[in-house]
Amino acid sequence: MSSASHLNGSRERPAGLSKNEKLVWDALAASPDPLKAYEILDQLKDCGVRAPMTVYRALDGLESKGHVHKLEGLNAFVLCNHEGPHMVQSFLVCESCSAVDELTMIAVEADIVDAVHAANFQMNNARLEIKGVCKDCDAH
Amino acid sequence: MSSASHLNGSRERPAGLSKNEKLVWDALAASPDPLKAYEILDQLKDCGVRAPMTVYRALDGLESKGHVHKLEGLNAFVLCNHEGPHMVQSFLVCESCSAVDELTMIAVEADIVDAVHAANFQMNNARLEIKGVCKDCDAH
DNA sequence: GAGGCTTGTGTTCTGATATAACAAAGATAT
DNA sequence: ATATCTTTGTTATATCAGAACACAAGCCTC
Repeated sequence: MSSASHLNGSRERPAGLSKNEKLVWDALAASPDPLKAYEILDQLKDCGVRAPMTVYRALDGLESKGHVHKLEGLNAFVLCNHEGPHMVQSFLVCESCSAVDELTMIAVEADIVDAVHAANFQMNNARLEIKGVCKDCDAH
Repeated sequence: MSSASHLNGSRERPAGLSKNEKLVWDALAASPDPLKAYEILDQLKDCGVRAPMTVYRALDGLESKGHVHKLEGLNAFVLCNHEGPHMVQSFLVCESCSAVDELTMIAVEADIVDAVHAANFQMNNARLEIKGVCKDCDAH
């Protein structure tokens, strides 16, 4: 019914990415935590990326292809962690160590979709950002 | 099981607010839609509010007292619409008319709390931002 | 292959959002 | 009255995001 796994477990880079999208994807894949746009920019200074625009453009492309999610509450970005498209993206954000897990909650998603539908709302997408303390930090 | 109602139905201003918190609360109460910090600032120019800091401080105070929520996906703020404290704040954001409803989904909240707990995560709070088309806009 | 189209890229500049740091005024308690 | 706490005022700066324009490479069509 629910499962959590660390983002970024070394994964295959998807096909069909442009040069800059590959660079940004690799930067995100190499980080255990979500990265901010300007953090990505810093990391890619070596690769010749100089301007924020370059990073934001690549992030836009990756987001539109479903490979990346933005955590609005952190102004940060993470690789997408699941297979097919979901209506609800759910994230566990640890306020202690900053780690972020993407959580899959099939049953809850269905309930949300139902409740939203009952309110006569045509849902396009949803994002659930959960803040708290992860199990590692909770055990001190 | 679920209910939606327009935010901002003319409501009583809570007690215990500072002067600037009252000003910001009134501005939010007067708006059908969420307001950005700088929009609030513009509205309060007449009242002698000149600096962003003033607005952000008041918003912080109101948030910490539970009277206001921030919609991170919009960088905007709305009055809190429900009674007691909830673990999950849910918002219906219309991408067509920008209206925002705060939705109460007791059953779904309980499921979320359970699923998060099952992942050994100590949850402090959660925010569900649902984007789509509201019933008014859906009917063209 | 000349011209037109699209896509990706590079660069500069500007806009939008948010906070740090310090000063001063007002309230409250002892 | 004076020490302390909260709130407010002000300036300056940090952070996040996108507009606008130019250029180059690939790919059509004719």
